[in-house]
Amino acid sequence: MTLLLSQLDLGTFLRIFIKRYLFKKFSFRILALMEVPKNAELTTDIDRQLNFYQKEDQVLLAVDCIIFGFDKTNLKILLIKRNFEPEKGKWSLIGGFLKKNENLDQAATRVLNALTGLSDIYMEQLYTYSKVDRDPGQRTISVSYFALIDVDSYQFDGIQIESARWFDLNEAPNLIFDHEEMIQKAIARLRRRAMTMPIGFELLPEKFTMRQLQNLYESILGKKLDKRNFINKVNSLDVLVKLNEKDMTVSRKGAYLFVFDKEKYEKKVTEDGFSFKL
Amino acid sequence: MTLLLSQLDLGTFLRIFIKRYLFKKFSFRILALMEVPKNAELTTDIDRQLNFYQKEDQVLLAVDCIIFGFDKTNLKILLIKRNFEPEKGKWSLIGGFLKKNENLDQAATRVLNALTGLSDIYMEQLYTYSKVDRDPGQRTISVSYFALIDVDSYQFDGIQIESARWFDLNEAPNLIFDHEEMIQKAIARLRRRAMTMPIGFELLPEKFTMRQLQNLYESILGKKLDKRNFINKVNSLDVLVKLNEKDMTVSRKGAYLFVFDKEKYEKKVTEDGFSFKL
DNA sequence: GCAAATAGTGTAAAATCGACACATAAAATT
DNA sequence: AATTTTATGTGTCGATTTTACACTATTTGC
Repeated sequence: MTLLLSQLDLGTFLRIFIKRYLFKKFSFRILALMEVPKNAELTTDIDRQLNFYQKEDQVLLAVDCIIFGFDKTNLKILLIKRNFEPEKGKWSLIGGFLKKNENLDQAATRVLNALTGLSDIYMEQLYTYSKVDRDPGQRTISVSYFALIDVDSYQFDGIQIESARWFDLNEAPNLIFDHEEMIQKAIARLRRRAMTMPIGFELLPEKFTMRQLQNLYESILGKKLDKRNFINKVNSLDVLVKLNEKDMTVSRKGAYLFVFDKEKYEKKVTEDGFSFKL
Repeated sequence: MTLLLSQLDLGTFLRIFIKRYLFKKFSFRILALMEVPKNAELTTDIDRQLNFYQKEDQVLLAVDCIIFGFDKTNLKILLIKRNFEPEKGKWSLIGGFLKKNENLDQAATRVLNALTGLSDIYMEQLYTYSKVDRDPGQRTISVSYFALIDVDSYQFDGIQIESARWFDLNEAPNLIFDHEEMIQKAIARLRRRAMTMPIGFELLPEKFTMRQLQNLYESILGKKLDKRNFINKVNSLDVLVKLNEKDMTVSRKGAYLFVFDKEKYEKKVTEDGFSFKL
């Protein structure tokens, strides 16, 4: 136990000690404070150099993840029942707060991993929501991310959270805050991306049938597609490999399985300026 | 001068006193500190009730505006020379900090207005930048916005800032922080938007010639377009009105002026599901 | 009145899109 | 063993959209 004595003003104090507080095993308890006029001279020049923006407001920064999944038939979204205030017990997107020593992508990855156990997931930043009263708890700005996972690749053991559930897009419950708005924007982005980038494969198992791929696109776009036109188009892109293997679970005849050839795709992009368009 | 005595740990202390520090006339000087193990119990319940997310880190939130302009020939970007630390004297985007009582759109509008005097400007949120060390001054997260204005509609009186300047896109100076990355992303967004939304007109004066419109699109896309194909396409959209008035400043023959019929456009969108595509 | 400079105009070939129907393979049933 | 069932797999043609391309018209300055 150490006793420190200081004449620094609060701003300076924070800047100097906050890192120790965050990264070391010890924190500090304040034993004595002196209130002084705020416009009093800063005591040190070091102060100026350490902190330029001292008079600005700070806010909490959250990340919220819109997690899309595909169960070989329908596009789904993963929601949780909040087990903390405010709005405890209501359905919500999976979220968390940005920490000092990470960037937003890392925060989103961490939050998703903490709640699903999954890593190496496709994620993309979407939009930042900042309505003054969006969170009744405290002024919070939230950055939304969307994530794509194959529902079947991860079995819910209920280990991570007992209150998480997949919902069909149109039967999702009412959500807290502005989370429904976030989902709408995420769907729009997903639609655009699916047409111009090979991200659909993130939602499918490694091996998939043409029918599954078409179902996926129909779910994403919310409309039926013509089977032959779809297959012709996909084939013309020339980034799938047809396996000598059939999925016999759905039809008597069986359907050939395909895999997405990511290396071939990337080679085409860099060498031929190829761009994925469906 | 008041003397306070407290047993709060640092986290609690911050939450309770930071508002006074920020909003009132007084600040505090710390006279004595005690270092204690970090996992020590919180002292008050009041604490919990005051703030749901009390253990979370707060950050500064900035907005940075990528302001595009068009001088009837070239696409330009507005930059300022910073007159404050850090990086004083270097070129930078126009930016500022989010305040407690406004949302991000309002902050962006305020910042742009403060520095150019312009209001009613097309703005759109782009992306949020959060690298831990992006701003050496302090942990700052920045939300970028892009704005579109007609260079000629606003004469720089040098009133607002003497150090602001329009730069051609490819002759912009080195910028601070991650501002160049922001600009690259903004250009990409502008290209996409220009092809699918009638935002190009924000960059032109109310009356413009076909050639100016084509020059604008060529600047945005960074490539030459075929004159006849361009005009045919624009005409097929049927949202411009040809005036009985010519711009005689460029050619001997003179070129007819056009205006964008916003009402017609919006009517087509809502009534016929029309979508602008160039 | 002639030179200069930019405006303005149409067509044909190529590529892409969208609609559309039937034979096939294998399992399940009889 | 024959039949029924069910989803798979495959190609063409017309419509639409995109691209390439060249000459005349108008007015001012000389």
